[in-house]
Amino acid sequence: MTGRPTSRDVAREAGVSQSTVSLVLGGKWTGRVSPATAAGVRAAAARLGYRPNRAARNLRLGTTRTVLLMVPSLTSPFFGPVYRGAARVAARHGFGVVVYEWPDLPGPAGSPFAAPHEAIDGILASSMAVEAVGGFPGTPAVMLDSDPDGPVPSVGLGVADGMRAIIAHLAALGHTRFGHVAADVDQWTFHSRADALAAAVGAVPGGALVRAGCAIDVASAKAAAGRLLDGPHPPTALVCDDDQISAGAYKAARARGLDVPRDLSVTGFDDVLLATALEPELTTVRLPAEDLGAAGMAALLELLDGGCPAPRTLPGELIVRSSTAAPPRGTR
Amino acid sequence: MTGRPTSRDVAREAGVSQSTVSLVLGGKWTGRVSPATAAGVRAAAARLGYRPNRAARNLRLGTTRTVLLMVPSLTSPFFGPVYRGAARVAARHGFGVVVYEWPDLPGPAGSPFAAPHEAIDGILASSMAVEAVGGFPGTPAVMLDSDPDGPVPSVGLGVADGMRAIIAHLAALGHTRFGHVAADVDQWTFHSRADALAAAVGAVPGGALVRAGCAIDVASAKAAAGRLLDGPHPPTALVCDDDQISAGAYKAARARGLDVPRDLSVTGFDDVLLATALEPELTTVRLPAEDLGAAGMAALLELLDGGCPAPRTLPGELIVRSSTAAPPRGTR
DNA sequence: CCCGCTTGGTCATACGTATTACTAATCCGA
DNA sequence: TCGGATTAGTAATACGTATGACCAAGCGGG
Repeated sequence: MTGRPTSRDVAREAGVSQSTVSLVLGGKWTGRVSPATAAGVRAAAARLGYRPNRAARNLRLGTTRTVLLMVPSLTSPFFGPVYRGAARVAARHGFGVVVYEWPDLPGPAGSPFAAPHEAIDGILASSMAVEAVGGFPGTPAVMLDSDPDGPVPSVGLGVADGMRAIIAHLAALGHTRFGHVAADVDQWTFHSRADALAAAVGAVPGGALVRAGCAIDVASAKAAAGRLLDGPHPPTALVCDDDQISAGAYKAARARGLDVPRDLSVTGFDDVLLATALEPELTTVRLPAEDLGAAGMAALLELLDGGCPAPRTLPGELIVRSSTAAPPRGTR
Repeated sequence: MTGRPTSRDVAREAGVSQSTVSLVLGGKWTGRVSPATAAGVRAAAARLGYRPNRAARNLRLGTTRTVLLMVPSLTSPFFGPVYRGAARVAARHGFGVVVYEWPDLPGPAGSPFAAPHEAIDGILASSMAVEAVGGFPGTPAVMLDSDPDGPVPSVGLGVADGMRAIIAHLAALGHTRFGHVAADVDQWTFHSRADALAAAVGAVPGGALVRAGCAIDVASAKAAAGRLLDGPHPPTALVCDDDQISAGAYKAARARGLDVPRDLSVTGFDDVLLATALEPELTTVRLPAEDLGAAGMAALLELLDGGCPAPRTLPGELIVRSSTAAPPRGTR
């Protein structure tokens, strides 16, 4: 017995049959096994340090009680909490979570989704295109923060409302000239932000909007914000698609001798750690990342259970900190 | 055939036996199956959208080709890259990675390690105590950034050298009064930093060291740094255990009207995203997180292969940016 | 012409578990 | 006392794969 002990080893140790071991350890022994025998089995299992073979159990049951969480990048501070929320709910139902980072980790076969390494029961895809789940035909899936009108059930985030709240806040302070430092990422959530932003600015009397795109990193954001500030009609408020982009906007402002928020207001999105680490602390929209993961997992588990989860949207919340103020005099 | 197709379905479709399908798709058919038959099998598999059942394969082979990555918290920006490096190397060898966040996600049985959800072949434990792998007796494990003298093979980070480099840099600038804003976390890496720091300061002529502990979050770090700055002999340089802690130190300084780096030098550790998002950009020690994950995975794979991986230590690198300068006049 | 060898493929089995069908023993009411 | 019901447990089997043992042709050399 060099390898790990099996249920048969436990059976021999306890002087019963393998079936009995399985019944006892499976918890379905009520009325089939005497308490004394059950105790004996448990003791034997403990003595041998037995733990059931997952592969065998999965094969037998035809279910892995594992779901795949697909995220664009684990490095982003947004997805840690998403994972945590999802994993917590999953654990409560005896499910495990496997993370799949995409597109940074293409599968071995070239197609990124050719081979998720684990056998999975369902998919939770965060901030991804619907095609992302196309690699798993027939596997139940729930999308997070994606197009709610897509063919796959989803849990949404109130990003449009968040954008509207930002503009309302800035407009109330007196701003009319807005700059959108936009993430050049082809995800629904960013398209949605852009659309809501444009519409909201359109509703502001005398509102004007300029836009510059960038990657989601500080240097790229700094350059994009700089382009807006150096333009012919520089905005008095920079609306950023992401907290990290806001950090770039801060840098662009400082490089031009502009004080935030006295000379320039800046807003973020997400409310990740960075928002309060920056100086001044960032006015941003808090997205409930952990709740998103939890709600998505709950929906997926309901789906796996044969149910039909109701569409949900989790609202964002405008957090006003110190990076926004009235525009400087003489700019309106 | 309501469920997913099996190798037997493919066999029927191709007019061969199940064994043949397995041989062909397993890639070991050279000299056993004619090219024509192999092509037919492949075509049939493609037509049916066949993908082998992982659970069955795992059971049969007795190996899952999956390793468990244990990290304290996925929310920390340090562990995303660690995961990525590990996953990349693993994928190249046909292995998958499952993440287990600890201690935030205790297992169902109360004991955090009672039940990792997947069957695993090995463990990569990052910045954790050796006890962390005790829950998996007999499972090959490699520790990352942990005590190299422990009973488990490990890949180290040159954190002690990093601390020495920081002190050397600050001492060269003229600092003698150092404050250590220390992470109150019982991990080897932080003990190691503290020891190296104390020794290095002891070697500075006239060197003095005060210390304040905090949790790894901005608010707690701000408070701790404040305690040092308000003490009887305020340091001229704050050495922080972590970039995030440095952000707190910045805030404490600003709250007291101190300019970084004119009135106070601040250093970080890790060189995560935050380091360049802050103003001024942070002098810190870059830890090669992605390389760490990659090297750890390589060592683990070697271990799984029956080899005996040589101990390695990846050096940190001092990155001098704008948060350090000579101490203000009159302070020495 | 027969035997050994190669080629191309199939049969049977085992991995470890969960569960259904079955049996042996005990019990209780009439 | 007897027979149905209950209790306590076992035997057998299937999940889907990979692989070692086996086997049927074909073929060429002696």
